[in-house]
Amino acid sequence: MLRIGKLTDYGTVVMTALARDSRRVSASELATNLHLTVDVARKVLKLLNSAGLVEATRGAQGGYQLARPASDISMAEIIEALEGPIALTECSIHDHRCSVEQSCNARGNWHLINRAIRLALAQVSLADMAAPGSGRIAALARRIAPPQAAGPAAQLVEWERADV
Amino acid sequence: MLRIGKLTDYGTVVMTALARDSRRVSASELATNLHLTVDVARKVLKLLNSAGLVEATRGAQGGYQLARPASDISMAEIIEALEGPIALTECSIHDHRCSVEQSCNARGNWHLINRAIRLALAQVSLADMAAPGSGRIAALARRIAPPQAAGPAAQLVEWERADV
DNA sequence: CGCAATTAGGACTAAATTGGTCTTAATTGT
DNA sequence: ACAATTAAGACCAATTTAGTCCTAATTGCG
Repeated sequence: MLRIGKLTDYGTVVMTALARDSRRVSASELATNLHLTVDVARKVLKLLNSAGLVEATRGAQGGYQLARPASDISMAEIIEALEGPIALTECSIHDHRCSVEQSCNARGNWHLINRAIRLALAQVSLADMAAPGSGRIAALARRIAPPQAAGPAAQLVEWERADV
Repeated sequence: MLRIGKLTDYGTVVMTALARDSRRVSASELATNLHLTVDVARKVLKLLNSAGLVEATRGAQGGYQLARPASDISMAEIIEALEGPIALTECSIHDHRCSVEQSCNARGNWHLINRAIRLALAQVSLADMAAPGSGRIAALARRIAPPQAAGPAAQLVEWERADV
C-alpha cells in the first residue's frame, strides 16, 4: 500500500508535539498526552535521538527537545530516521539483490522517481506539519500538479479532486 | 523503507516489456524473457488484468497486451493495481484504525502529502518509464525541487546531489 | 551519599504481511 | 478432442513489523 510503518507515524505525532511545546518533555509525559504506550514512545524517541533530530537529557527531570527549530526539520528526515532510506525499489539501495536486474531497463527511471519523492518530502517541514491545514504543503501539491492538465494523469485528476 | 513490494516491481518490468512489444505475448514468454518464474508472471498479469491495465486473451495463442497506449498509463495506476491505494498513512484510507487519532493533528497534512505523491506518480507514464533515461521524469524532479533553494530541504540537497 | 527518575541499548516474541508455489476450472484456436 | 492458455484462489514459508521487556548508564535532588 506504499505505506510508512506505524513507528514512523507515531514519530511524526511525537515530533509535532515537541514542536508545539518548547519545554523538555519526558517520554512518559509524551506517551500519556498522545495516547501511546510508554514503551512505544521510548522506542520512537530513541530512534529520533540517534538520528539527531531530538536532543535527549538523561536523569531526573530529563527528557527530549527538538534538536533544531521545527522549520529546519523536514519530513524526509523524520521518515528516514525511522524507516531507513526513502527508496521505492530495492535496487535503489543495494545492487545485485534484484532477480530481474539484467533485464530491467527501468532502473534509471526509478532513481529519478525516488529522487522526486524525496525532494517533495524534503520540502515539507515539521513546522508545516504542525500547523493545521498547512498552506505550504497545499502549495507544494499545486506545484506538482500537471501544468496544462495533460499527460497520463488526465483520468486520475478526477478522483484526485473527489477524495482529498 | 518506504518501499513498493516485489510484485509491484515485477509489474513495472512486465508492463515496460509489454510497452516495447505490441504483439500479444503469453505469460510464459514474458517470464522467460524477463527472468521471472512463470508463476510470478502469471500472478502479476492477473492483477494487472483485473485492474484493467492489460487485456487478456484466453486459449491457445492467447496472452496479454496493454489495454491502452503506454503514454496513457501512469505509474500511479500500476502501483495502485498491485499495491492498493497510494497512501502513506493508515488514516488516509480507513478511519478509526489509528490509536492516536484523537490527539493527531497531522492528519490533514498527511492527506496533502499523499496527494502530492500520487500526483507526482500520476505524471509518470509507462512510456516515460520504458524510455531509458526519461527526460520527462527528470523534468518532473526538477519541477519539484525547491524554487529558491531555501526551506527545510536545504541540508538535504547536498546528499540529493551526491547519490543520484 | 543514596534514591528516584530518566534515557541507552538491546533482546525477544507474537502478529501481520509478503513472496512464492500449487491446484483446479474455464476458455479457445487448431 | 486436445493442447495452450488465462482465472481464481488456496496455501505455506519467509520476512518484516509491532509491541514488550530487561538491564545498564546517567543525573538531579533530598
